[in-house]
Amino acid sequence: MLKIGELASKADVSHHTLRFYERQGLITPAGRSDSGYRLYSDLDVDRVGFILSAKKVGFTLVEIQQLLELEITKDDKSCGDVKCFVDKKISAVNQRMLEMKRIKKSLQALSKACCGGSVPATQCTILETLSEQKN
Amino acid sequence: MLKIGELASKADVSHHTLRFYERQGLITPAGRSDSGYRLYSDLDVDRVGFILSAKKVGFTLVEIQQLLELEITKDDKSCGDVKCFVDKKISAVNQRMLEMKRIKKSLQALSKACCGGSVPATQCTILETLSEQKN
DNA sequence: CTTGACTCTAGACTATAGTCTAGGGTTTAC
DNA sequence: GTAAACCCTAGACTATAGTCTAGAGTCAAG
Repeated sequence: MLKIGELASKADVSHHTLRFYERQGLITPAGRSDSGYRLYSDLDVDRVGFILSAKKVGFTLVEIQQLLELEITKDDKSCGDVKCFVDKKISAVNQRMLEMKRIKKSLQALSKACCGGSVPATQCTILETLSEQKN
Repeated sequence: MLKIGELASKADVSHHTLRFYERQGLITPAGRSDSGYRLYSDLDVDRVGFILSAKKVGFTLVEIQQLLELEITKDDKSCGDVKCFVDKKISAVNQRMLEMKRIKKSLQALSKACCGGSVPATQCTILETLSEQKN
């Protein structure tokens, strides 16, 4: 069992952030010590890692909480709801990946145009490389 | 030339946001009418579109401003700086794409585990599907 | 020639995601 | 047995990215 400072350094966040995530319902310590210290399991390290990954790709804390809360209960009723929610998230992720590819392409074109050689750069800005790509 | 409301509806943002982006140095109207109305060119529609795309994939407004400001000036001195900055952004994008792939995989596994059939779902949460993937 | 839709500036307000401090208790190492 | 390092709660503060309002001018249609 880890104390908050140990989890913080393992997961590379501040203890402030961990307590903040707890208030937001994203993590709950597995237990408390006699003196009231939060105690976390190793699983919580993964959980925090997931939160950070999901944040980096643009999910809000509320969405991340919903993802983490997802659990397939045994009755079929909830199953449809969960699948629906997850599938929406998958298409959101697909959408974001497409935009990322476009931006990456533009950046690569910009990088190449910049120092590709001694040819005078006719495409000078990211917007110009973006509009080039349409043709 | 478009007035702010026209650009707003074309680009699907509020006129508040456009003026806010202007204060942040992200867009500048091509000109002003006699009465002081902002006038935008068609290029500004693309510019706003770029801002929104870049935001969606996790760039901050400050970073987006830097991307938009990038311009390969004719002297070679600036060229190295630009390339360096752009290449850093490319690797940031690559990093984000990797995390997105991981998350997408987990979501897909979750979706499949959920309603894949009549098999009782043993993998129930996104965290469990994530840790499954490590093996 | 006025009414309604639009625009202007300046500044207050909001949501999200932290970050920090005060004032106190606990643990560990010397 | 006492510092140093850690933890607790509660609440104030910050940065980012808008969003809205007030009070005033502009424009187009009837």
